[in-house]
Amino acid sequence: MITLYNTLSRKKEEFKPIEPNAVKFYMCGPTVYDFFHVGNARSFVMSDMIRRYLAYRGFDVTFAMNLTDVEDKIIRRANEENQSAKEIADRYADAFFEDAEKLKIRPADSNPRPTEHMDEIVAMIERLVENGYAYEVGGNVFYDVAKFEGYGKLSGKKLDELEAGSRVEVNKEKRNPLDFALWKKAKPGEPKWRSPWSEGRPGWHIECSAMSCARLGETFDVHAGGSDLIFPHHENEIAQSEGANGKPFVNYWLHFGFLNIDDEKMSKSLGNFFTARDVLDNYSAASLRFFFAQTHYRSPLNFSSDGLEAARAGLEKLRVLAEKLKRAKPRAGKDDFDVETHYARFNEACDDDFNFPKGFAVLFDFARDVNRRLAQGEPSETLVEKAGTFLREIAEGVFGVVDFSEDAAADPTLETELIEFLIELRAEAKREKNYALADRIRDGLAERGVRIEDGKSGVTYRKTDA
RNA sequence: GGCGGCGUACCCAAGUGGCUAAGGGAAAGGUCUGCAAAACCUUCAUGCAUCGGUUCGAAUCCGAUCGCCGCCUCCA
Repeated sequence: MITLYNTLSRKKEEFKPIEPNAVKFYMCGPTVYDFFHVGNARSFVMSDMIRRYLAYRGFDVTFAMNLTDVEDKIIRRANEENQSAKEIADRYADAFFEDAEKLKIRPADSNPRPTEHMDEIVAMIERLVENGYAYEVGGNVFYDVAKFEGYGKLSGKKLDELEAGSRVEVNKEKRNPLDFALWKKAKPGEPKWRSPWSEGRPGWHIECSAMSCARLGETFDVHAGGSDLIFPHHENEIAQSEGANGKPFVNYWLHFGFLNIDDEKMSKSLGNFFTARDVLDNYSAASLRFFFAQTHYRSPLNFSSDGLEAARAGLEKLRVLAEKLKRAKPRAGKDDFDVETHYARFNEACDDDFNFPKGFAVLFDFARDVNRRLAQGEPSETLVEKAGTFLREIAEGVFGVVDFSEDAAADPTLETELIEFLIELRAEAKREKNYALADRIRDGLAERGVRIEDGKSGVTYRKTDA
């Protein structure tokens, strides 16, 4: 049984998707006006791991992640750089896919964009107007929050308290300061689309309601995003979708904790951020993913080079084990290796609200178990096969921190041939007790990112990870 | 002001009523090695911010205190 913490109920619930073996999963993606930062990356990676875990547990997951390509920040950026909004959006959408691929985030089943769903967006606003949840003023359309009974149910806020606490907003068109824009009339030079009210563009919140509905249905299973989206974004999505469709919107809401720097939230507005691509220049995707997964997805996580360094070092154990298993020359036969217990412990850990830190603990216990057996001599065929499958399914398949398919030995290139040649030379030097030369070869390769290791059954090498 | 969360070893971090408080990093000793590296073995919190309380039993529940953070405004 999988349980997960549902922001809507504020407690762990048993996970029961609408269709027993299928999960419809929507993740709030980026607004494409800049490169995304490592804080964004944390959410994207964690949603990726959750999606992978659900698939590993046998669910047929349909994963949709929007790219917001119409928004004020894009327009502002376009004006700053003297480009069209479309050019900006296209450029950073491309950058998003590049970075996501580098982070080993599996491509979504769909990446809907508002510019491609204008008809659905306009239609949903029309339904909200018809149903009495929205009103038009001078070409703008606003959601009338007072009309929606459940407003505040996700964020735990009460309408009157919100009003009391809200900053004074200078917009006389709104009936209530908390009303939010569904449709914005275009100012001269702004991108615009046709609608019954004016030529303009959708407000930020409506796209997720319209597009999730288009891709996953009026009611779907999981909706995820960063904690800062709980209010107002997700609260507003509920008001829109349920106001328009008259049905429950989402059954389970998942929210990711923030990535902090010096215990403060990393954010663009605070300026204390690193872009994911900059971090990926110095650390591998695997290190970053492990760094993220070591902390529960709902907890805050402090970003630091020490932490990344520790993650990098810790991952070595798994990567080395993967190499050993790949190159093992097993003897025929069986042994008493009990991989089932490892699976059971792993599943039990992660079924509990995606407790990946605990899942990793199981993975390291597994690694110790296997390493201990490998150290005893020739491993059996069953050990190599079962352990390899486990590592491939968990470390590569669920977590994406080990690359099993990457096999340098199977694809000789000039580079690997040269490395192997140098290893031969070193072996020769060692036989002649010319250790100075042997060490020089080893050190020279190490400087270039290739580490040589003398094992019992011969010399192995591997490329050191960032 | 309203609402929510957090404080576990040198660092990161799981554990939310009951075996000896996971796991990773760092550190120390050992096996192996020409020397290393990796791997393996061993050591590393009588204690979980502080003080009270409930209980046969609490890091875990309750109360108070101290410290930190987030949302309420664009933000993953």
